[in-house]
Amino acid sequence: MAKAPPIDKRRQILDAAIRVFARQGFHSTRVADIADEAGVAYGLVYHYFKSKEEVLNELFSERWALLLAAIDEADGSTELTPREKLEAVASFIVDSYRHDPELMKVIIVEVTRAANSFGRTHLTEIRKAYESIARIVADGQAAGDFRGDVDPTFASMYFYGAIEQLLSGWIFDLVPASASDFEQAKTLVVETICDGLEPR
Amino acid sequence: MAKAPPIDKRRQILDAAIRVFARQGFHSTRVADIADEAGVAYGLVYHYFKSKEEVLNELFSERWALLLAAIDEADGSTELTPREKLEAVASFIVDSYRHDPELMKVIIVEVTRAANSFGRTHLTEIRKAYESIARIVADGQAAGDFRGDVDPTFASMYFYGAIEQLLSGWIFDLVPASASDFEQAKTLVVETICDGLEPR
DNA sequence: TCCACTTGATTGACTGGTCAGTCAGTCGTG
DNA sequence: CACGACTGACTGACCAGTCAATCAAGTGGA
Repeated sequence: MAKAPPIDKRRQILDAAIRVFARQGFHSTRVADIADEAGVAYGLVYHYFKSKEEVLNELFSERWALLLAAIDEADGSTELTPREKLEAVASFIVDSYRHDPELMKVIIVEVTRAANSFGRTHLTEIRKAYESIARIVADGQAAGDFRGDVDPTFASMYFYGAIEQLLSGWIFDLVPASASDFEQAKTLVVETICDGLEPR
Repeated sequence: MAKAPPIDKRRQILDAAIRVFARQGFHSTRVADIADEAGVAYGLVYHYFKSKEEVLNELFSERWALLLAAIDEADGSTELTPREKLEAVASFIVDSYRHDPELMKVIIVEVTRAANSFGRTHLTEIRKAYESIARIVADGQAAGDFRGDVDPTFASMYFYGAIEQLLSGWIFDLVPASASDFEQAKTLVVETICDGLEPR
């Protein structure tokens, strides 16, 4: 049996898929495009994946698991204030984009915001994120750090939606996206959510 | 020449398209599905529309124009406070969903949040909405009603994103959607945005 | 009144192109 | 010689869009 092959073709295919999906969108990329981009034969894609869709699913699940872990870690911390927990979540998401904008673009555009097609498949995983964020808010309310008259589920949709929209703005060049914009966004999102738009 | 035909088949096709797109998503509806749902021959769709895509474009543009008008009307008012202007916009969007959830679902899922495919085509129109909202915020800042250290563009993405996410929650049954939820959401969104999550 | 003709609405069978997925086979290595 | 990695030509299904034909309603000439 081979030891690890010198280059992991499976990984190579996944990475190529990120680039191609980001460039053309899932629906208008042919499996041949992925294979070409990966420098690999058409058939090999089907050696490693059951279908084109499975490639996307894999990309999503890999990354979303990290997000869920990050949220739960923040939530579980005993040292962070609720506000700091939200900051940690916002930071993680923004850093994810910063680190691999193409992957985040694919995840947001093709899965998270495509709840009609692939989102359907992943609704449970997506919902988990909302629920964990809601838990952070609920804890904050119980501790008196957050006002109690806002439904935590509502707040969590609201929080996640705002961040995702911000990423969308970067993705589609609606809004400038420099290193400092990223850093600013992290604090600004949480600040706006906690303090509101009106002066205190 | 005929006066108005007793039933407007073009409208009938558009309405059928709303239902079918909402049910199956744009990509997996066949033109035949639209024709069947409308009770009309396949070819007639092409008599009234250049392509399947044009049907969707028409649906989007019709409704988005109303949204833009509503935002601009709120913005132009001299009697409303900035906060009330945002309330008017939030109300309009929520009421749109309330009035025709299927259409709003199509618009959000297939256009607004699909900036990779059809969103591209409508990016200019979409951007206009963000800009008008940003203007409301900027005015509010100039008048001292809103804090000045939040970029209006940022605030507008944030505001619109939060609302859209809320609609998405309704659309995909992530969150209960009763009449009272709608009414509550209108004020809650604006309240949260202006006052923040933390107690004042 | 009747018919010939025009014009747009309407029909649905058909075609041409596109791909996802298959598979029979080659290659490299233990 | 076994077995997984790898190749890429091929096929079967699917479907957007076309088009030739039919229908229905007006128009005007005799």
